[in-house]
Amino acid sequence: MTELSGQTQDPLKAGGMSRIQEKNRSLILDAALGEFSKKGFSGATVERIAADAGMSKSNLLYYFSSKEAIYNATLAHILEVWLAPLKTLRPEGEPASELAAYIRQKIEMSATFPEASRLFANEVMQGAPQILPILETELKRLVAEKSQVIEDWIAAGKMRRVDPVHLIFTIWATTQHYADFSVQIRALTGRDLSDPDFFEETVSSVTSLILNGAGLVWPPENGLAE
Amino acid sequence: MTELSGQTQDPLKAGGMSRIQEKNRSLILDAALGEFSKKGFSGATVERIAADAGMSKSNLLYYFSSKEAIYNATLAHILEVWLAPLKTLRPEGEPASELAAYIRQKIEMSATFPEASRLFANEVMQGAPQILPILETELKRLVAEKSQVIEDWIAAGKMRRVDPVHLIFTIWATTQHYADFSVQIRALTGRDLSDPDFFEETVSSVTSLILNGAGLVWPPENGLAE
DNA sequence: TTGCATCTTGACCATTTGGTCAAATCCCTC
DNA sequence: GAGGGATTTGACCAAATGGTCAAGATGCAA
Repeated sequence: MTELSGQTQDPLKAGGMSRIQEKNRSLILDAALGEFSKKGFSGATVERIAADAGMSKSNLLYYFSSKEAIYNATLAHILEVWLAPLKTLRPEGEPASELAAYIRQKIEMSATFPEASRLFANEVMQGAPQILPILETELKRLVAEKSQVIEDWIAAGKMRRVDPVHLIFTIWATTQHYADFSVQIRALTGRDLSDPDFFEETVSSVTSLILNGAGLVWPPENGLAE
Repeated sequence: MTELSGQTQDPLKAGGMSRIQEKNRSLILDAALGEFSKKGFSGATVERIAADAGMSKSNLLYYFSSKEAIYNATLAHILEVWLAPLKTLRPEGEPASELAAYIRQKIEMSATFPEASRLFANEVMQGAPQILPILETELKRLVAEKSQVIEDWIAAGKMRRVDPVHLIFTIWATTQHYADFSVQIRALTGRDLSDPDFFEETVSSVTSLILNGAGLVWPPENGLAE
């Protein structure tokens, strides 16, 4: 296992790709996400990924030079999407609506891409062998930036004094929990985020807990104030 | 992989065990926890567990009949400890202090047994192949019982109306997050729960967010009331 | 000390699995 | 439609790994 941050693992990813290449790489990445998220890196087999993608193992290895390369590509493929919601926190917005929107987005991600969440969780739990450099640079920068936004809201008296980093961790933890532990949640409640009612119930419960926890008014009063 | 709920995987676990058996089984379980939590079921190797436990692979397989048996024993060994804190929620207590104590206990567990947390998370994320029956019976019963406790507090006007199950999920998610994602947390903050200051900071942040989120007064006012 | 059960191990085996390679086959350009 | 590169695959290989087994070492009771 080596790094993934820098250039592309396998060449010709970005630039010129024949239709067939494009299609096959995409099929492989989809299959790989399923496999890796279900079995973890070690538990996944190249053979099964290839079968899921509808091709021979040899052919898969024509597109990606090794199992690790597939894994890294899958991770990279997800990562941006997975971290995107945090970027949408707007300093000009009101904390309540901004945080509520962020939480909803995160839960939507958990509902729509639970495999991505599990893959990410798996990677981090194993010590983040591939993405540690990214966590330490890009993500750290992003968290610092958004912490400052929250800090400013606090300084402006718009919300209770809470540690911004722990607030972010709490949001990550709760929202991702519904994807990562969906089996447990289904065992306990009989439902999960794929059920629209349960989805809304979850958004509502988590949002109200965290926003009220941060000293914000939620749900917003009838609205016509100010 | 078969079930684990019922009897002991390997015989002679409970009753008569020679000193040497007792010692070796314990060494094995310790080593297994380390390995399984670090690499997952598939990634762990019997050879390495044996080495960590200071014995030959053959000898390990004299004590546990298979890799799966070690895994199940490890899981069983942890499970009770891991779920114990929830049992301590006392209906007679005040919601604020009861929940605060529960949260602290859970974070203490995350600090003291992070491997257990990760092993559990791993198992559940892979679909809980071994412990699903336990989740569906024992844990479900326990959660229902404690949800009722919270429900009663709400009915008694002692706390805001929140969905008890989601409240429990939120507590699990946040507290376990600090163990399962400790690498990410270290990457972002430079610290983790093994740092006493960070530990207290975490307890304080999480408790205050969740308790205030539940409409409770936290930290408690000077105290001498009522 | 002796005899027996417990304990321990190295040698060995079958299977799984990541990866290579040379031989096809497909697809596109000229 | 011929030539050549891109694509695809089965055969094959070496390493890793879970598990077996027979033989030897060790501990313990009488």
